[in-house]
Amino acid sequence: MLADINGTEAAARVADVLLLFTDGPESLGVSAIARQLGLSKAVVHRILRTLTDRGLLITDPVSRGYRLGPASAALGARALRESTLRSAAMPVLRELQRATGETTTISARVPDGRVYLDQVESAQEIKMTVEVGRRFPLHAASSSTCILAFLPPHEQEAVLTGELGTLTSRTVTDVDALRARLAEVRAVGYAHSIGERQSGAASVAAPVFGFDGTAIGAISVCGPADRVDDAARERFVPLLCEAADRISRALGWRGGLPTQGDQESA
Amino acid sequence: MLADINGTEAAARVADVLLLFTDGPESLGVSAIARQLGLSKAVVHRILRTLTDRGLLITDPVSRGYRLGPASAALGARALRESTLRSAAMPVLRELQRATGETTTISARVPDGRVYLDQVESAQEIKMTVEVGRRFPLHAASSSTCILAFLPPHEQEAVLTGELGTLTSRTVTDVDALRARLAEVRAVGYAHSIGERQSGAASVAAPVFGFDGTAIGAISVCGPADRVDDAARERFVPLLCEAADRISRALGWRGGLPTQGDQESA
DNA sequence: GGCTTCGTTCCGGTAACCGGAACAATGATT
DNA sequence: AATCATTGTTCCGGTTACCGGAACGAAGCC
Repeated sequence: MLADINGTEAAARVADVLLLFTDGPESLGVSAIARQLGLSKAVVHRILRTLTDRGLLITDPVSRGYRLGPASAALGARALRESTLRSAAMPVLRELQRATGETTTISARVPDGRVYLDQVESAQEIKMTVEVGRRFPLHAASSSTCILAFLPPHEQEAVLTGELGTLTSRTVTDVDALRARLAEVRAVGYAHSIGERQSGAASVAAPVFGFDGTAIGAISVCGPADRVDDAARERFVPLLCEAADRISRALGWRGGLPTQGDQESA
Repeated sequence: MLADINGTEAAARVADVLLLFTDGPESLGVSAIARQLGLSKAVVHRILRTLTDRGLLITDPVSRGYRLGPASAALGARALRESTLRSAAMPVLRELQRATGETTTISARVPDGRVYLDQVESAQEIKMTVEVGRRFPLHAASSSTCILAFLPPHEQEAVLTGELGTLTSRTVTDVDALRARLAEVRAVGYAHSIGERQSGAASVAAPVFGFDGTAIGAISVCGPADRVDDAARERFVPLLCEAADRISRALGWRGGLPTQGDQESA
């Protein structure tokens, strides 16, 4: 009935089942998945069987549930290796880590959120690390707001009118406050946050643009809140913005305006 | 007709399309995929659209095809982080690399082959590196034969009676020769090869067993053939076998026989 | 030991999907 | 430059493969 709107429903279900494993716990059971996706247990069961057969999932004997399998790892290893965003960012992030002394991260926009693609960990004994590969919403934390601020208007609205869940006590859940904040991020070109996603953590982030000028991700410098204070952030911002700019340009971004006159028409 | 034998065909198609990206080139088009999987272009097109919508694939403007997307990277990052095989192997591989001076690798068995999950690169200037995340057949190279040799009989037969493609001029494609070789691998507990998968490369590998005693992967020490010669291999083998053994035990393997009396019944 | 919840299987009705064909657009070939 | 081949995409009707409610045995919880 609401069929071919974008591909096929059957395929969408399969994708959704798989992607559930990037959000939640390591191990999921048939019933839990069926509940979350609003599907019958029978359907979910069949899909899980197929994915297990192909090695994308494995059955976990101890938790009696399903987990990501070797084929998923293979797929992702390949995707990570070929990710132009990650490859362009990593050398820059290493420099940025050395210059700031704090952990640096690269996030990519995905449908309904963003994920950390990788990080360069601080060498200090007390440091912050992030969960690579887990999906986070776009309305909280610096990397997220950075991406959100530079999204095309309709995508931005979709997020703003959606549910603004609370991650910590400092998460901004008021739509108007969030709008004001996004305007500010757009004005200054970077975002900062303290303990919005994770208590005790602070970070500054700047957006990374694809060749067509859309925000495809963000890089951040992050660490314990008592070390990453106002003074530290002030020091980080120029380094951060320059780094983000270099990555964007490495991805073909020309600076600000939508690409045109790109083709060799002369 | 040949329906629910193992899950659903629709889901299988989706998985197959995705997995095609772990074997072949970075970018694939609708027609190429349809040809390889024996599907109509329309079907493939719909699946690709859905997967793109979910971020698992992205359309590549330059190659005018589809590539793995950020959601795949996220999925894989998570899978890699949670891979008990990889986590158990990496510290041991680092030691093994230091002890041997050559690149060490960890492979996992997947349906229809194996993939490199990760590697610890040699510090030497001339070194060998492998393609992490790409699927390779089970009948050639040391890591592959290692896994194959310790597979349950019926799975082994499935591979032996399947197509034994040629990767290099030194690939063993004769079934009887291969059988003899597998017997030898089982006898000594490790495998070695010279230039079977990649010309100029040599390696020794040992199997890793899961908690139930089945071969779930293999580790290897590999390098340029002129450096990894008979003498070097002789030096590597004991280190290699001990390392593999430690990894297997970390995964719950008790040694040789199928687990029984595992439960705390006393 | 009763109760719930789990994963799994069965089966028929149906609607969602498949595939052939047609389309426009791109790039190769002569 | 014109043709040809191949690509990605869309359309639409027939039918097949799938969906889902229900029932099953098993496992854990109280």
